[in-house]
Amino acid sequence: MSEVEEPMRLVHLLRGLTVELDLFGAEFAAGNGLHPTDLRALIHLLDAARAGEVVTPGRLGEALRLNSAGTTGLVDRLERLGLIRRERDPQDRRRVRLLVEDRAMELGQGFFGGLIGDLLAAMRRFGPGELETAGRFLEAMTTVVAAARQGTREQRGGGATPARGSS
Amino acid sequence: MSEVEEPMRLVHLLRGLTVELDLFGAEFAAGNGLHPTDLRALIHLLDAARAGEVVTPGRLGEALRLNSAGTTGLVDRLERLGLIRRERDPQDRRRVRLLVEDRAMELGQGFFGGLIGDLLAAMRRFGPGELETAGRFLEAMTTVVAAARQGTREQRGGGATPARGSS
DNA sequence: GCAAGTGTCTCGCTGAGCGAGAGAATAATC
DNA sequence: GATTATTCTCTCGCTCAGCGAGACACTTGC
Repeated sequence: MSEVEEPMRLVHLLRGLTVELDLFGAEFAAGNGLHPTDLRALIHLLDAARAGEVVTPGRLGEALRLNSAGTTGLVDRLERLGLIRRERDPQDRRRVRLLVEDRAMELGQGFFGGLIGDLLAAMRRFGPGELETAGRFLEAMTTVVAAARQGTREQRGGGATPARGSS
Repeated sequence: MSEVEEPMRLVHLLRGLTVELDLFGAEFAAGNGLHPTDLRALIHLLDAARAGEVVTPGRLGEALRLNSAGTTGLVDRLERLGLIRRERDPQDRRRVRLLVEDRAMELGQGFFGGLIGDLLAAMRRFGPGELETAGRFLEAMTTVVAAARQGTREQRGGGATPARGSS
């Protein structure tokens, strides 16, 4: 009806989409004996591997907001599942390199690969101009969320927000 | 070449956006002494309240894919935080209605409200036609993910959706 | 009344993640 | 070359979310 409704619908669409993607990931994880955290770790590791970056337990834990103990447990699980392998860094022998096994590649590929294929197929029904618009839109939304994330983090301890708990 | 690259860029944008939204939610949760599950429950409850639907522990647990025991624990936590209230259904006294307290409304409003305002502001920089395109795009992507979710569930020797327990 | 069905909660347990700190290696200073 | 500080990773003990199994309360059908 009014110009106010369409944007609000988009907000709900955005949330709905993230919910679906979350559920998709959660079900994939559960179906493969993984926890959501394990899956996020796997994604991070695969991304890094593709970018040719070296991942250590420290970096992984930082990315996932886990403490060192939790990270060790996570790496143990992934290693036990045969998805990654530990290897001492010969340059700095305090460090441990996390190497992704083929099994993990296949797991990620066979699953997300299918989804990505479907997404690309659906995109083919949009014109180049439309895709460009969608891209700009997604970028704008991502920027807003990222900025809001920064903002609320600063609020905590300064503004009128109660910000309870936290000893 | 750009005809192949642009869609792939969109895929990564989608994932990046969901990651940002997830982190946003997780930080909000942590900042308020909630767990991710608690937050998801709260969103579900607020949605239902706005739609005028009655939520019972059973329905909530089903929506969040939680065990009845886990659901009881979840409801206990939310009640202890003063976010919801239990109330026996006078029609069917086996049932418990989950009533959202004002405090929960404020929590959701004061936080997501701000984000939504920012998102709407950013959308104002797009024309009506562009917003329509973005909406169709989001709908298409959501449909694909939802369909993929169904597909993989069936792959898993599943059969009729268990809806609960089983496995 | 009694039996079957449904909705919620209790009990005991597993395991992810936390805080604290130990251990091993490197880097910096004398 | 030894000593100290720094940087990674891992171990220990603990808390608590969520699971499986089953108890309890209530409703419906006979």
